[in-house]
Amino acid sequence: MANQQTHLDQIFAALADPTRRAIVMRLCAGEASVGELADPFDMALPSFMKHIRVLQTSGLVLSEKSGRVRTCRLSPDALLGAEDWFQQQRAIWEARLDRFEAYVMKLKKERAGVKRPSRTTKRKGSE
Amino acid sequence: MANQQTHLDQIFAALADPTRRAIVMRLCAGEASVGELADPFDMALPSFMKHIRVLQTSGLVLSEKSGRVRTCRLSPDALLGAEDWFQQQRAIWEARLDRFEAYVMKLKKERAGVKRPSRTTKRKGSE
DNA sequence: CCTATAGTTAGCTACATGGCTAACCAACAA
DNA sequence: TTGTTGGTTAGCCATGTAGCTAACTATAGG
Repeated sequence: MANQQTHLDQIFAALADPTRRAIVMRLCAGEASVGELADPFDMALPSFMKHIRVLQTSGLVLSEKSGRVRTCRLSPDALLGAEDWFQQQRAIWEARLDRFEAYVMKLKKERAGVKRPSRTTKRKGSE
Repeated sequence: MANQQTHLDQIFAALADPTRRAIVMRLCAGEASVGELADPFDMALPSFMKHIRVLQTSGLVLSEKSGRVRTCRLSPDALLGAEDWFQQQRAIWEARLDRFEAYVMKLKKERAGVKRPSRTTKRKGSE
């Protein structure tokens, strides 16, 4: 058993590889066997299987074997989990932006009250 | 220089490390100097700087030096870019789910209509 | 049974990554 | 000027990762 990685660590690490992202994208369109998945890639099967393994341990992909065929499918929950992280960060970020904008507004008003109003802010087109 | 990595590769790779995610989270709350950022981590500065570097080359973080202080801030665009990827995948996934649901619905209806002598096409040998 | 197919295991190499120390440079501060 | 602070460069080491080949297992088909 390996390292004590957060689930999120594993998911992002899994998605950091273009091959694995391609696999995920492919699986978004529906489940597929290992062979089918491997086909478009110019890579030896064992190498490819490692990627599948990484995706599995990250929780992004599930698979089960019936007969000699292993069928893989996406675990939507894992994807959503990662997406959540972004949305949380964005929420924090945007809250701060709001506060910042409010602050700039306040400055603007104050400055307008003092002397001649110079070109105060160079904002990149919010509002 | 090294490898030809997609921007997305770099972003996900950057976010795969808990230290770097923490930095990003911290920067969501506002810009900070390298020293301030490094403070909560029990890590030598050079090691820490490597993380900053990774974040910078991924485009997630921008920084500029004034005097002897380097101030870092988040580049919201990069974060959004990665978030987009998830949303695209989710869109594809959900479209598929919809089609699947439609298919199930159709099956259901057909099955309900069995008493009527309709010529239902057989699908994949279930029934 | 015999062969082909679909994965799997084992083991190797090359390179990337994450951490360290030591030494260095460039502002400030006294 | 001299010392201190904030960051940077250089170089080392241990571990992890991505790829390969070769050889093996197990099912499907004839």
